[in-house]
This record gives sequence, structure tokens and C-alpha cells, in this order.
Amino acid sequence: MNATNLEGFLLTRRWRQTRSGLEYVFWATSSQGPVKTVITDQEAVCFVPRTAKTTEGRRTSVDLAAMEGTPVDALYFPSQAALRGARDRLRLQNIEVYESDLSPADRYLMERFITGPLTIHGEPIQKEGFLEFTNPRLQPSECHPKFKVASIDIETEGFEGQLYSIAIATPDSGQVFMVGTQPNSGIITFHQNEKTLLQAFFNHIQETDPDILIGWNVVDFDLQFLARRCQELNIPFTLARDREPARVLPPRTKRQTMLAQVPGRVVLDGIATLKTAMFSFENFGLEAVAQNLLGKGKLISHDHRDEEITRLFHEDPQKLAAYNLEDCRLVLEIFDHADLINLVIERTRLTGLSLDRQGGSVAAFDFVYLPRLHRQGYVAPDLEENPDALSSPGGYVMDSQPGLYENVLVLDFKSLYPSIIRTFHVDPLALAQPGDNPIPGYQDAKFSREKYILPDIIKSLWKERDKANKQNNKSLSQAIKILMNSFYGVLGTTGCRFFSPQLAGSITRYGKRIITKTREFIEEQGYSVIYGDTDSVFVLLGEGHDEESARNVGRKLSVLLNKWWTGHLMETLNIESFLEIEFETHYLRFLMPTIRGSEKGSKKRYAGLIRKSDGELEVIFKGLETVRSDWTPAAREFQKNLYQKIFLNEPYEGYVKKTVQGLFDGKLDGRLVYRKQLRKPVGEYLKNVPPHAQAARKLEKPGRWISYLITINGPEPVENQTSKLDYHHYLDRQLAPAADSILFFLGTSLKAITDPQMQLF
DNA sequence: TAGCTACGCTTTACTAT
DNA sequence: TAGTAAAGCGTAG
Repeated sequence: MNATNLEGFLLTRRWRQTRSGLEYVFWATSSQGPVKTVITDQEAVCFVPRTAKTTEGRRTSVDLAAMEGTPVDALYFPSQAALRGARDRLRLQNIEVYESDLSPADRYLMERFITGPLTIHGEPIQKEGFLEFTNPRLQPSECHPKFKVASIDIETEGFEGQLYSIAIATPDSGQVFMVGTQPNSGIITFHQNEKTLLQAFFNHIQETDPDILIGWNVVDFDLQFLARRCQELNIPFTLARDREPARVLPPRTKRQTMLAQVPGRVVLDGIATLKTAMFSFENFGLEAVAQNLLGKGKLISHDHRDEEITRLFHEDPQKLAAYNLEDCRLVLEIFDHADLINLVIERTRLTGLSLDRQGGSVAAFDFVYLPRLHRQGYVAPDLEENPDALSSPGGYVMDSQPGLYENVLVLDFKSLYPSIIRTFHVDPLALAQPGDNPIPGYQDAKFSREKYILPDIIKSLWKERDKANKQNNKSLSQAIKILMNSFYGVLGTTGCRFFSPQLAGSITRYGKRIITKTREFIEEQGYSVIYGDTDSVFVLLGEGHDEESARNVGRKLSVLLNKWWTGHLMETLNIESFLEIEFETHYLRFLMPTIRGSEKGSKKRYAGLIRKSDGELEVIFKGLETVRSDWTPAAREFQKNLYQKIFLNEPYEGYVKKTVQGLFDGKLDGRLVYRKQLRKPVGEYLKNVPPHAQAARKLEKPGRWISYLITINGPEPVENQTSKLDYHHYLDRQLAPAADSILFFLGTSLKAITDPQMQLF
């Protein structure tokens, strides 16, 4: 086998204790199929150079990629835990441990510091070939091998009960394994009992040999269930490659989720992966997401699904199989629709995080930053305990000028925080080594004009993103955007070794200055600014503009502002401006509400009418009840319709009266359900017990999401409502607030419109 | 297997009167 | 009983 032909991608890696010592086992895909490689602890050695400088004289961790061949004095190892297990077996003396994130460290270990000969399938490989093989950054995007993806889904009798069936679908096949004695037919095979079913399924997995397993809540439910059942039935959980054991590990900390460890295969949960890709849904159930993205849903989606599934298992197994398989296919289609596999691949390339990793902004920062820092001859500070770190200010939100307006323009700065970092050199190294003539930051921070890293990282990411956009590579573009936007947040958390209030605070304070100056400039041009949040300004034109002239003003302002900022920053600080303001939106009509019960303008809540690119009109809501999932559907729809009527100058009083009448007539009953999350166990609501927790207490086993109603006897869960609905509550606390924010500016209110008819109730 | 702060709103729980 | 602080949630950016 010619090692240099291997174009691969890391799937899984882990340490394994064996009789002869500690082994590092990793699996990758390659153009020649899946590859397993084992490295023993004696082969893994690497060093810290004596000449490395530390910026603050503290203990440090280092990336060694840049240090090959330099004199060394300490051992570097991927993680303290791994080292503790291995240190006695290693032949080196004077071991000093340096903490580091596992992910980049693992990678460098494999890339650079393998001193012994390596083999793949018994064939020795060249180190250069190995480099090619393990370093995704060294490979062009196009050359990764195709991953084999399989979607799995199980049907059971509840969480504790028996397994009915397992379905597995790939883009070109589908199969269902079911307990039963009927003759096999088509895609269904029947198996006498759960044990033989599981064994048949595992055999099928070994044959199909997928690289990636996907599903919906697949780790927490499907895999956990299967793992437990295997244990109970005393059969091996042979889901992994090479018959290695697969495991489902419980969360180690509170915020962690269940972890699937399947050597040689990656498990991607659809929900978690969508969240990684910044998708957001009110309801992450498969039915809801499929409806939203694909415009179609599950084969059975009604409320009594569980009972129906049990009934089908006994009476109509064909139908159950079809349902089971369709769920798999929906998940496949969702992954395809959102291009999730490519997204996680591109993210792994950029950040070094494993494919199935969620979050990980701090580790990603290390991955992109540390190598560059070391190449400049510096080592990074280690993570410090920082219990009383002061928090820095966040984005600046202007006081708003409330009103119902015509022609409001929104201009906003494109990627403001990254562009601030780039423009003002907000960077850990620039802060540590400011030099003679620094750029002034805030809180006494000074940033070097010459020594900096993050600005260059952003520069190259920006360039890559423009390129990706030109090539219509949406996954890469999205992955870059997520990474760039994480930089500011990372610098503001004590979980990051580069945490510094000076860095985070300088970014946000520059932001405030930029927005404030921008406002002043616009007002000098004779326009008034009625609101702004973090990176945006809302400019009021008022009456007497057609759409074309309004847009022209927006474009003109953005050109003037960009020019002005370029000149201003050059004159005052002698720096190049990478700030870029854009004309974003023209609201034909716009509402900025007041704070409820006050004359003051609200923040982070507004609505406006836009014309879409296809010429249609649409009302956009931000922060208002309509977009809040914890408001009742009735109130949300009511607000949406009412605003639309008012923005379009249609009569609305009749609609208001009709809706209120309908409420008391019971016509809204189905849409009066509140839905809210329990963000902690129901027993931990001690200081006060909010309505959704009160309702949850009336349930035997409350889930995370509580659907409840307000009745004349207080909150009750939808599942067992016993009292009558409290219509007056819904009138005063839902319909009225949803409407009054806009009716106020028309000199009326819901009460004023409906009072005569309210005499009746 | 550690991104951030700002904000509005409803309800509950407590306090002064 | 009116007024207010704090809890809790979901949202904007």
C-alpha cells in the first residue's frame, strides 16, 4: 500500500489500556476504505523547546509543530489523564506536565511526533504519508473521500419495555428488523426474539460498514436503549468497526450530554448537529423539523403515537415497518437538505474538533491560535482559576424613540466584532507585546502595531469565506462564520487561556464608539437615528419617500460612512479600517413600541413591513410576543394579524372584537396552551414556583417541556386539565398586551375597542 | 468535551403601610 | 394592599 495515496479523514480516536501498555487507537476514512492505526505509548514522544518565551512567565502549554529540531526540556502529552496512566511506562525522565486541550494536541501528536515506525494493515508507512493522512488542513476540500452514512431508528414499547424493531436507511437502501414470526417480505426481516434481531442488525451494520451513523436523539434514546438491552440479554454491543466494543457513556458533568463511543464510526445526532449549524426551531421534534425543512412529516404524528405503535406492532407490522423506516429517511433527508455532513466536515477542517463535537469554541480557538503563536516564538499562558473576574460590558443598545413610522432604514456593520479585532489589533499577543507606538485600547490596554495574530487569522478566514461564497460552498462559508463569531465570546470567558477583560472589553467598547460616531455622522447629514443595537443603526426618513428614493438614501449613507471611517481611523490612529457598514433593510412602515406601562422606548422589540425580493410584502417581528415561543398561539396569531392589518392600513377594529368574542365563545380553546421549558428539575424550584413548574407538579413524570393552561384554579398541564379555562386571564394577559403595543399609537387599546361588548361577560 | 452581554416581560414572594 | 425585588424564560445581537 502506498501511504501517500491515502487521503483520509479522522473518524475516532481514543486511548486504550492493554496488557503491554497504553495504546492510542485511531480510525480514519481513506480513498482505500476505513483504516485503523494503533500507536503505542513508546512511540509517542515530543518536547518543549528551552528557547520558548512565555508572555507572562507562567506555566504554559505549547504546540510543538513549529518546534521540531529545537533543544527541549519537557515532555508534552495530550492530556493529564492520559499522562497519569502512561508516565510510569514511558522511558523518559523529568516529566513535566503541561495542560492543553486534547483535540489539537492529539492531532499534533499524530502528525508530528511519532518517532517509531508506523504501519497500516501491517504495511509500514512513510512519515510524510502519515502527515498527509492525518492532517485535514493539508488537504484540499474536494479530496476527502465520501462518507458512508446510515440513519437508524428503533421502535420500542416505551423506554423500559421491549424492542419492536430497528430500521436502517442509507441513501440507496432501507431495511427493517422486526420481532415476529411472519415470513420475511421485501424490506422487512422478522426475528424470533430481541436477541436474534439485535445480532442480525449488528451483522448488517458490519456488512454495510457505515462511517457515520445518524438519527434523531439517537444517542440519548436509540443507542442507549440498544446498549442497555445488549447488556440485559448478555450479547456484545457490536456496533463498532473491527468488533471493538461500542459504549454509551453517561454525562460526566451536568452540562454534558450522553456520549456514544463507537470506534471507527461517528455518531451524529440530528438535533445536536442542527444546533451546531445554528438552526433554531421552537420545537426540535422530528415531526416539527421535518415539516419546517422538508414540508412533510412522519407517517404517524398524532398525540397517541405510543399506543398506536404498540397496536401496529401486534396488528399491522408492515405499517409499523413503513413508519419506522420513514423516520430514518426523514433524518437522512434533513441532513441532506441542510448539508450537515459537509458542514461538520468543514468545521473539523477549520477547528480540529471531532465531527461529533458540539460547542468547543475554546478548543477551536487554541487550534487556530497556538500554532501561530509558537511560530512567532511565544508560548501561551496556561488556564488559570479566575473566580472573581470582572465581567466586561457587552453590546451597546441605544435608547429608542418610540413611534409608528414610515420609511425606516437599517444599516449595519458586517461582522462588526471580527472587523474590530482586525482593525484595532485586539489580540492576546498584541496586548502582551504592545511595543513603542501601540494602538490605544480600553482599560489601559495597548495593542501592538506589528506583533499580532488574530487579525491575520480573521483576514485569511474572511478571504476564504469570500472564496467559498463565490464557489457557492455554503457549508464552508457557514463554518467560517461560526468560527469568526466565536472569537469575541472566547476572549470573554475564564474558560479560555487567553481570557482578558481588556480584550473582550476593548472589542465591545470600540463597538460602542463606532456606533455612537456613526449615529452622529448620520445626524449631521440631516437624518434622525431612532434606535441601534450593537452593530446597527435605524434611520428614520419619515413620509414623502418612495421605495427607490429610500433605498438610494440607504446606499448613499453606507458609502459615505465607509469612506468617513477609512479617513477618520487613518487620521486619528494611523490604521487601516476594515469596518464595513451595509444598507440592510428598508422598512416601509415601522413600529418601535414603548416599554409596557411606560413612555420610554423599548429595546430589542420592534416590527416593520418590508418588501421581499420577490415583491411580496412581509411583516418582520423582533422580540415581540409573536416570536416568543412562551406565548400562546392565540396571542401570537392575533398580534401577527393585527399588525399586518395596521401596517397595510386595513380596518382592524372588527378583527379585534371578533377575536375577543371568539375567546369567550371557546373558539380559541385549542390555541390557549402555554409551552415553556423546565430549565432545572421540577423539585429544584424553591425560591418561587412559576406557572409552568406548578403545572409540572401535577404530572407524574414531567418532561423538559411543559404544555399548560391557565384555568380558574390556576395552571394545569394540558395532559390532565380538570378545571375550566380562565378566559379573563387570557384576555388581560395575552390578547391585550399583544395588541396594545401598537394600538397605543393609534390612540386606542384593546379594552377601549371591546369595552361595550365586555359588559356582556 | 467551558463563547459572550443586554433586555423585556410575567409571575412570585416579600415588605412597608 | 400597593409597591418592589428577584426568579425564570426566551429573545436580540
